[in-house]
Amino acid sequence: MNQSGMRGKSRLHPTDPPSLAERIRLEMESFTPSEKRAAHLLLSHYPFAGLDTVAEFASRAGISAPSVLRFVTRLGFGGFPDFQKHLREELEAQLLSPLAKSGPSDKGQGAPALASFAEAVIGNLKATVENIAPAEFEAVVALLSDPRRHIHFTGGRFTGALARYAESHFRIVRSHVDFIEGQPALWRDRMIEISRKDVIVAFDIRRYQEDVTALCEAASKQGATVVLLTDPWLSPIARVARHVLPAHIVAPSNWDSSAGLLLLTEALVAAVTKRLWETAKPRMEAVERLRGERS
Amino acid sequence: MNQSGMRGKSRLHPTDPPSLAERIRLEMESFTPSEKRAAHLLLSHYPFAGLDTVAEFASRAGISAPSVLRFVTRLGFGGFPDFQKHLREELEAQLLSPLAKSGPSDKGQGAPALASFAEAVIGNLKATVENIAPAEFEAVVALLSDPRRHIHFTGGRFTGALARYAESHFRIVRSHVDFIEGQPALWRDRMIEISRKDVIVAFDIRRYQEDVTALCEAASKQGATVVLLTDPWLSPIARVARHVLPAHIVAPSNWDSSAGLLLLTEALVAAVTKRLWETAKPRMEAVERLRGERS
DNA sequence: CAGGTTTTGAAATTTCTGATACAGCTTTTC
DNA sequence: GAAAAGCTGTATCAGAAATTTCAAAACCTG
Repeated sequence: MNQSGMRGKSRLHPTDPPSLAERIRLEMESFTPSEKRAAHLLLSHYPFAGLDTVAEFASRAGISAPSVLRFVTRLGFGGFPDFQKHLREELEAQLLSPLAKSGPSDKGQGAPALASFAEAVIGNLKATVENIAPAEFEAVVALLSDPRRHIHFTGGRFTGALARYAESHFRIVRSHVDFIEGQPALWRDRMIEISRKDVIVAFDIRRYQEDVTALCEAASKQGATVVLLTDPWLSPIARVARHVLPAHIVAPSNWDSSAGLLLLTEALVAAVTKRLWETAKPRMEAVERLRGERS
Repeated sequence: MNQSGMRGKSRLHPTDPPSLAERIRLEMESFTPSEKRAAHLLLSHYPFAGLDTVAEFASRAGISAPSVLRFVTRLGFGGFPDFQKHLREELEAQLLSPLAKSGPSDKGQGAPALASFAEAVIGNLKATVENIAPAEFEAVVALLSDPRRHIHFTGGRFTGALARYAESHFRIVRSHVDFIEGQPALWRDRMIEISRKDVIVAFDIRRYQEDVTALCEAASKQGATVVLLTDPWLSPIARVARHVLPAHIVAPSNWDSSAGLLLLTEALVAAVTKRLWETAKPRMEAVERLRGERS
């Protein structure tokens, strides 16, 4: 009857994913008539039917509330809330399983892998563009085009490279541009120079990095304006950020894709370069000249 | 910014499918501090965090129950159950459609700069994928998946950031991975360690940088295998490269776009991670663990 | 077809959740 | 720097939800 051992939430072994639906299907035979009605309702709208109230569920299944309770008890749950919690967790685990799979199932052929990956990335880019508030983008462009402001770029473990990419471009387009390492030890003393005139452009996506957040919070406290490029779930930096540009990052990979962030970065570079063209042009030419001389 | 008219549940215009998450993101600015905490919790575990009880939600967000209630009221819901019902319906609708992406929100207007730039970038990605020989891609994946080889990433002024991006991922997936600065002074002495077992992955596009070329030529002379990610006009490094992956880079900007290179990089990371999964997984988990301990 | 067993639902009960009033605190404004 | 406005948490309450009780109904079984 009751296998009292599986109470609570703590069943997240990756080796233990027999969906509840599957179990119900197997045990279907042994159910009483009204239990079968409950089971069928649940399976036909799995798992959402189970997320309603007992009364609602009972009514939709055409049975009484106690029958529903007996049904979930029979499945081994301590009660209806316990049952719902299980459904939610199962749904969540299934919906956003970043790793947990990728077994040696299908051997990847090169071209399809690349093509499908590209397709996903392109989807991300489209979604990213559609979800950016034009005013927000424009505001950031204006901010970064203000020659009186100092611009600092920073980022996390992976996104730091994007910050560097941005910095290496903006450094040529305009002055007062630099890159700040994420580690607190490396910026603690530079923080005294950060003031109301400064702009921090932070890159931070999933597995948000605490040191980057700390940097932005410190800078914000000093009155600096924070611009954040992040994922749709928003880094905690968003709390102190004046402008937020979210990019979609989910790709068929064990890693997130930063292509959307790069797109935004390059679009910002292009827009700011255009806006500051009068001053940017001679700077770019100067850089070009210096390159030539060096070699 | 009053949305006084949208009380209650009846906002289901078919032309109006902006996920609640989207709306929260837009209104984030106008939230009070504790509302922001609620918003962040919800977005970071969207939408599951909202399916719990008020008390649970409040506790997880670090705020009080009434603040949570005020939050959902502010979003225009009649109460917490109403709010949950909306989340469930949204989730169900989203889950039932295979991939509810590319929302036909509003196209055309918006930031024309951003949109047209994105269009160009997307075009680049498609062209890039089409012009990559599958065998070439596969060969590179195989090369980078060979645990006996040492992998060195390098790049130029701008593309160096991409090389770093690649390095920071591969470093986790496998061992014997590093980054080499482009300046000759910085690699001259390291060159003695480069041998037949080594792989150099170089990023180099237009305005090809001589020091990177020099590095690759030196490495090649020592017997190392050179992989090149470049533009369609091929960096001079191509002469010594064993494998070449060209990406389209032209964008409506004064600068070239590196999105194609990033796409290839991420696709390589994904493919190699998959191929080395047995050894990569424990490495990724170890990194994850270390991150957790640090904080 | 009676006796016993199982299944079921109405109603009573209990538990817990969502909602509200109010007071303390913080921030803003003049 | 004081007053006002806004935010937030504690305490409390009302009500709904889950659960239990219990007797009627259905179903076997011999």
